[in-house]
Amino acid sequence: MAIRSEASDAAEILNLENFLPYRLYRLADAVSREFSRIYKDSHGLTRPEWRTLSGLGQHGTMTATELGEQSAMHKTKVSRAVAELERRRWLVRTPDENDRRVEHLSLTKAGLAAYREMVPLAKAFERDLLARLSAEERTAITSGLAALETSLVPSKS
Amino acid sequence: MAIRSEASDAAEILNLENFLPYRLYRLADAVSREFSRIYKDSHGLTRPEWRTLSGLGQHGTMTATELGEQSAMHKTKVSRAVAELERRRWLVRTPDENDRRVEHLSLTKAGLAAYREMVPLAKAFERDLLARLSAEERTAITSGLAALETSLVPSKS
DNA sequence: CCAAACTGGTTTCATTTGTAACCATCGAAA
DNA sequence: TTTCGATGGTTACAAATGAAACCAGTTTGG
Repeated sequence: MAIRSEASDAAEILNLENFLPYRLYRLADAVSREFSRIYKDSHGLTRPEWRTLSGLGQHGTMTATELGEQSAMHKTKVSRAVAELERRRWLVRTPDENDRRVEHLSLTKAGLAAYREMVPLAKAFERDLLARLSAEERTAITSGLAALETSLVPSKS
Repeated sequence: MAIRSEASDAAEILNLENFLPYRLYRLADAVSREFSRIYKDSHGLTRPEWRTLSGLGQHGTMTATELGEQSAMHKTKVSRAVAELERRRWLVRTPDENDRRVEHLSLTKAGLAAYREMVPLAKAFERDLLARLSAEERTAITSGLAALETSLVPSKS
């Protein structure tokens, strides 16, 4: 048609609501915000702190570098999260015997207790999230995410 | 087995790499980081600024509140993004006739030009992203995301 | 008409983040 | 061995963010 405002000239328009990066981000943001209540409201943890706790709870002992790789955090985030958890006495550092730059991190009893307390809540959260979907939708999101992950998350490729 | 470290006692462990909120966030983060090159490296825009530009490019004229709803941004983000785009002379505000609290925002020629320049790049980015997947994987991610969205993004329900 | 509650939008302040520079240590090569 | 480049980790600084207070202006109910 001849009469059409500049700003809505078809082919040149990007539909933000359908744009994959935007959809992904908005969804992750919403889910993450909801989920953060589990570690933030109850213990005042930040996301990096939660991930650090979670990584150590899962693996027992890790270095800061390993933590960064496992939980996709920049080393400064790891450094700060570790410092805070240490301040809370939720983790301890033990220097490496051979390489004095490296520290092995592990949870204290208190840290482990907090971890153990949150894990069931986290699992319940995920379960409830998925429970709103049909079986097909669940496999769709799972395999769809996996496909995108292998296609672009460095460590997954 | 009897011999197992406290930290790896099966049922109590959360596997972060498979945890949906984490996977979503990491993926969104990776995609978003990649995509940001399009608006950041070329024009030094922030994400809120890009979204504002995108919203106005798509809809022609909007109020700050509408922008916030459409692009899932807190009103402070919108406010700051609008201020910056105005400073660049990429958008103008026109006061509402009836309600003097409201301003209608629209892109200037310069803003529209920038938008038009970036849209094809954005579309190409998305296309390339999806091109790495098989047809089934594409429908999987698309419908999986849609299912999750309707199940929890407020405006979508 | 007027006060109270509400809404659009901005600002302030504290916290979080990213980048880059940095310190110490390590490993390899000269 | 000494030097130089990588590596583990921390710190300093600037920019981005979120929460809450705020300032119009507007509506609602008495």
